[in-house]
Amino acid sequence: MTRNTSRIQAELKQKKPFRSAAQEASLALLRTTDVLRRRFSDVTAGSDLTMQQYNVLRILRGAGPDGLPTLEIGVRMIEQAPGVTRLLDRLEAKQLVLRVRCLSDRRQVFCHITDAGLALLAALDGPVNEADEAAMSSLTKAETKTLIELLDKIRAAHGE
Amino acid sequence: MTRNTSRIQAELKQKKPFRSAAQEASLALLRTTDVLRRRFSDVTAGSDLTMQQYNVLRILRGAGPDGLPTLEIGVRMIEQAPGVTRLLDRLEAKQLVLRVRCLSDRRQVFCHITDAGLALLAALDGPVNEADEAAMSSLTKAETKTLIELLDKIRAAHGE
DNA sequence: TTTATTTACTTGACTAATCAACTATCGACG
DNA sequence: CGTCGATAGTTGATTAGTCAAGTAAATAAA
Repeated sequence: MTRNTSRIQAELKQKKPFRSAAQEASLALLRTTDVLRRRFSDVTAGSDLTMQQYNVLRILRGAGPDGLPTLEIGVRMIEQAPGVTRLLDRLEAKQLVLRVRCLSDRRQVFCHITDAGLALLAALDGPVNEADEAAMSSLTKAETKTLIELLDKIRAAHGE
Repeated sequence: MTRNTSRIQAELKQKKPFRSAAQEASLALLRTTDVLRRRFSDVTAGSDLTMQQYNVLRILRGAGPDGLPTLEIGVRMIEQAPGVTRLLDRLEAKQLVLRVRCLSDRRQVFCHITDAGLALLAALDGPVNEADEAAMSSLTKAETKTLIELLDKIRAAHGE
């Protein structure tokens, strides 16, 4: 009834079976995401952006003209990055974002996306959408929904 | 019938709903793996190893006393890393691996895990196992199986 | 038997991530 | 008001990852 050799086992050329389904699932998760990460990176790299830089620009576009304080960007990122400041340094150097110190609370620095940043994002919207669709193209709509639910359940158990 | 606000949307404080289920699934995958990666990293960091370094040691332990040529390690890694050489440099500096040039084909360098490496892995086996189990603790056995199948399906569509 | 071609790494230059320590500002309390 | 603690962000030092070019050995071709 149970499979004797798993797909990921073959991929990684492992001789021994997994100790547990949990282990296999963990590895499958890391491995699958790595594959997709490379696909997504290829798309953003076409515009000389890392995935993280692209993510920051998306967040700032979503935030609208008011912008967001530096650390608030950090908590909204898909993949948490401790070096938000330096990420923004690079985006500012490319003139894709603008930073303004907040007057009412001079500790905060509000970050805004520039028109050049918006233009860059606009050019990437199509390809990124296609990459998202391509990533899940082998799953039915119901399967995609199931996947989302399972992943939500995992994150819920890990605090947020 | 459909949810109006998704879990991940709330996590990332997004106002707009996702364009598609595929987009939501892609983000959930990246986000969930990021959460788990940090958990796993904490475990290996306790022994001053990055996840990748730990992965290399695991591969070499699995390969047995014959060891493996450098680039073969690369293809077996969960997360592909172009800098296998440098990764091995660091592990060799820590005396956790040993490299020997192959006599029959002098281009190849065979890598072996040392006794110190094996001891380090042995100490990590328990905690790593626990982390794997903890990662999937919120899923039933059937759900874990389903997750593995869905992820396998995704990778299959992307050429392994 | 030279001469490509391919394979298996290695190296150098550069970019990015990480951690800890530091500065500046705000809010609350005595 | 002064200062204590918390918050917001930056900076420096170190480590790690990435990409392109280079070397050396094996294999195939002329």
